[in-house]
Amino acid sequence: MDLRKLKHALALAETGNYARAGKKLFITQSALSRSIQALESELGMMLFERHSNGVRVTVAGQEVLAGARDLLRHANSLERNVALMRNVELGKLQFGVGPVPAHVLLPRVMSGAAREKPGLQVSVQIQSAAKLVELLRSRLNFLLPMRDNCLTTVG
Amino acid sequence: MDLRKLKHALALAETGNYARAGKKLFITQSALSRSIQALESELGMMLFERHSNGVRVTVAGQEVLAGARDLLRHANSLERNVALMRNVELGKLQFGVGPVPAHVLLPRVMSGAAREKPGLQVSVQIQSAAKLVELLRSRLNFLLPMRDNCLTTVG
DNA sequence: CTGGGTTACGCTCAACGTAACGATA
DNA sequence: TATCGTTACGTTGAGCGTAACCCAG
Repeated sequence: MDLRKLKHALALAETGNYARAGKKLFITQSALSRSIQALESELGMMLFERHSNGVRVTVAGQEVLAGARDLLRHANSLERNVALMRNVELGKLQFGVGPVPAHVLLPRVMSGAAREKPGLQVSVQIQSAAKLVELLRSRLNFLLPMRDNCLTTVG
Repeated sequence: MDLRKLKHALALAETGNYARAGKKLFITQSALSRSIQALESELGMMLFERHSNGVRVTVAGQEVLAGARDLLRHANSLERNVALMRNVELGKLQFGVGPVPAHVLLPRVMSGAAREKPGLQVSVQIQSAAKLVELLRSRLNFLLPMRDNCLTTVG
């Protein structure tokens, strides 16, 4: 059961017509026909009644397609979250910094971040160098530059 | 973004090792490696840190994989519902019947259904033949046999 | 003849297995 | 050397387009 075939079925249900649904999906009516057949075969049930003037969703199909709509919404939401995380507009940014640079840099950095990236959760670990290298392995995105080791791993 | 690749990533996250994850997925470690690379490329972010003794999920990867887990749960739920509907153990069964056979047959039919298929929602339309044929087009699974037309469409 | 769904045929590319490779302990 | 992950190479099958086909109005 893959998402593409479910999208195909939803488009067909919306239009009630293979040719129009195919247009929306940027595939031919023929390819869509086989895709729907494959889905129905895989699920072991007919989702559409074929008539001379188009198709109609079956009773069972209505239930399945309702679930498919939910699932695709869920998938789209995940994709959007990934896109947002990629742009560091959303998500959790966790980094570490030593005591001295923290005192100098943090006020500017944090206020700037809060202004420009309101969707970003920022959390800072102020620790010794040894502790920070340890933390970097497990839950930090990067370290601000410190005296002896200058790590800049972007997460 | 297809469900197969997400399953692959989750298996890898669980085992922390390509070979073991591949075993669980019934593919080779090589195929899994390329699948993960393709997913990371598609999402535009690294999900795993590669080390000499295996892999670890990145900070971003933890967020993505949490969403993937939800999504796959949702997909499995949909598949289970389809399987149940196929066996008429769950779902809504809607059928119509004329007044006379209703009086004779319904008591036996309904009590039998309630006993053997407790997960099944049954609803009956008792109507004239003309009304029932009309309803059959829109929301009934089948009609019980009537005087002149004997329709037995299983939904 | 037109507008709808299906079937036949051939192509392409994503996914795979095998095997060679590179790196690290 | 043993155990990781990656890369090279060839094969297979799902998915597609084109075109022929079938049926109803």
